[in-house]
Amino acid sequence: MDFFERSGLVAIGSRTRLLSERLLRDAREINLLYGSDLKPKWFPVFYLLLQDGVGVVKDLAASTGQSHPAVVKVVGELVKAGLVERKPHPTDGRSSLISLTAKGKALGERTREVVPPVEATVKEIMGECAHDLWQALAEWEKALDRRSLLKRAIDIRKAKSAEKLAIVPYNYTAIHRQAWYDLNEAWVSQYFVMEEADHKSLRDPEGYILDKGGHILIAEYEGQPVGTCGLIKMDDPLYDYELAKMCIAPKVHGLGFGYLLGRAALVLAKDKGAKAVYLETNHQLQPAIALYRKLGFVDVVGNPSPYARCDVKMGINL
Amino acid sequence: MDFFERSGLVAIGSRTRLLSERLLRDAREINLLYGSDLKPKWFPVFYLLLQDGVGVVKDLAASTGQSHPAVVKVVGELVKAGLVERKPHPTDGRSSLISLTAKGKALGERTREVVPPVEATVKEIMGECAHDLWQALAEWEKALDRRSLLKRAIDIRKAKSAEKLAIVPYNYTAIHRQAWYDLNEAWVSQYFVMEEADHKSLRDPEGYILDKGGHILIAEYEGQPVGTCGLIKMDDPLYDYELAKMCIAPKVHGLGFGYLLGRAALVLAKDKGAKAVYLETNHQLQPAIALYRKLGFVDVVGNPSPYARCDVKMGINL
DNA sequence: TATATTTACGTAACTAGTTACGTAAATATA
DNA sequence: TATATTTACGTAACTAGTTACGTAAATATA
Repeated sequence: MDFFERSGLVAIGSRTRLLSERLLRDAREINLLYGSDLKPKWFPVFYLLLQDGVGVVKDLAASTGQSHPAVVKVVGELVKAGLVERKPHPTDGRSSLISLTAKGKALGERTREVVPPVEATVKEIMGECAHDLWQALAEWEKALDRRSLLKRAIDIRKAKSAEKLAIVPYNYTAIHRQAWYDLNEAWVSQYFVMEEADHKSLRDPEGYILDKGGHILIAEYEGQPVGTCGLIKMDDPLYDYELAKMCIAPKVHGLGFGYLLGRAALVLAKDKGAKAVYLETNHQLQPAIALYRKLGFVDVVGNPSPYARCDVKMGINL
Repeated sequence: MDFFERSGLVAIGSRTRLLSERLLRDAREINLLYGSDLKPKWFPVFYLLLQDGVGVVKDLAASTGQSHPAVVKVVGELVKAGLVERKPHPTDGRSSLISLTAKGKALGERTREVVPPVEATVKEIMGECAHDLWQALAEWEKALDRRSLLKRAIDIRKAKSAEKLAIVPYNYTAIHRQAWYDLNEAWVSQYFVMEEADHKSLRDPEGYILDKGGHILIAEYEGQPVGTCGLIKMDDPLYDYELAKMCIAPKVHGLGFGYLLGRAALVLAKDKGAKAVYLETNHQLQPAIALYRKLGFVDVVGNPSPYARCDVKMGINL
């Protein structure tokens, strides 16, 4: 069993599983030792019924932390063993009231006698250990309740990736010009048909955005352009810039770059003295709309758009 | 998930299992997040092969702590996925040499990249916990290696039962006379046919043992006689007493009472000035012979026995 | 109040492990 | 050296859980 020492913490799931196999295997033998043929997997449901008298599947599942089909199976086995019975629920036709039979209660009394010596056995082992497994398990459960392992892994991946992200102003090189066209063309084509206005602005970012007092930011990941965001100067009493052509390459989706890029654009707009920023999008692009909301944009009534696809208008006061 | 708080330590196996389910479920998602379709259950075997280059089923099972069929299954799946190949073992026709294919090594490189961020995720959680789950798991493994949960439970049960055991001298009451007959008669009948000598001594313990300078001990459990042991005075230059009629009721077998009763008899013999004790038994009674050895008896060449069934003779110097 | 949505739970199919058992090769022993 | 025992590993059957999905009852909503 040298694997765990060699692999380190990444194998904590496997190590936990392995110990549980070992414990549950012996648990069965210990029950038999005390003349109880209660299976360890029955214990949680059985014990709750013994204490509370009656229960329904949903509550038993919630209390034991198991899925409801797991409880359904256990209850079925307990019924078959004559230890438990189902009665109609008085007010809810979907549920049954589950309770111990006389035979179940008798086994319950014997089970109560088994508990103290088994507890003593566990305590003996805990006495030989400097680290408290029971407390550690409880703490991990709470930590995972707060934020799951997956959610934490995603956030750590985002943070690590963000370290390799640089958001830089458009630098008038062929690389940035090409990136501006390619990234936006790929994005628009994925959801819509390229319109004439798209082609024009994508081929000439200088003429359409920068020379008219606008700005462009390029997101670079490990030196490669992976995202674009334009701020088009608006001639409007309410808004200074329109946020446009914001896109992130699919291969770096899910790393939070869209938020970082959008935030950088708003910071830039504020630096340039802007009081409010406007944008237009389409109701079908829910992830994009969610991102805009996260950035602080709210729905507004806007001008008629030159793009047929724009039916959602949003604004933000800086 | 209030069950564990309510049940206490007896449910440590279930609690460990539940956490492992939770961890392994997310582990799969995290691998996919990093573009690795390695299943968590593949990880131990895969990682060992990545590190060591080559392995055989037996060693992989020993290193991971799993059963060999579990490893056989994983290797089969890895072969099917094109990540691993089997080659004939050069010296042992029963084994195959298992190693990564080119595809497996490529995935191995990606796996090496996944390890640090996953480790960082686990460390983040550990940072929120006062008790170290990883160390606790390692300590439990070692504690169970020293003595399994079952072995410990058995010993604790023995110790608890011994508290309710009293070993007392034969008190000439009808209860002890009846117990002497019933317990020995049941024991002899289980293995042999009652001989004439049995009937005589069992009906008259006073005449056959006590009045001739011998002694009888009765083991009482919760006030009920459950075991007997006789010390018959011998007229022999080598031995002072013969240990005989030692039996324990089947319902209290496995509690270590035989050892306690035998030890008490030897202490009594020594108190009475004995230098050596002799006994006769049958080679088929292996558990009894093991007990006598544990008490310190060794095989000796003895006298021809009046009992046909006695073909093993043992002695002990006090 | 009719209709849509949610909830409770049962079943099927799957997953990741186990124990039990068989077979052939390797090793120990008479 | 022939025979018995042990070892390595493959397969079958089982265990304790899961997710996915369907149905009927309960609840919310137009």
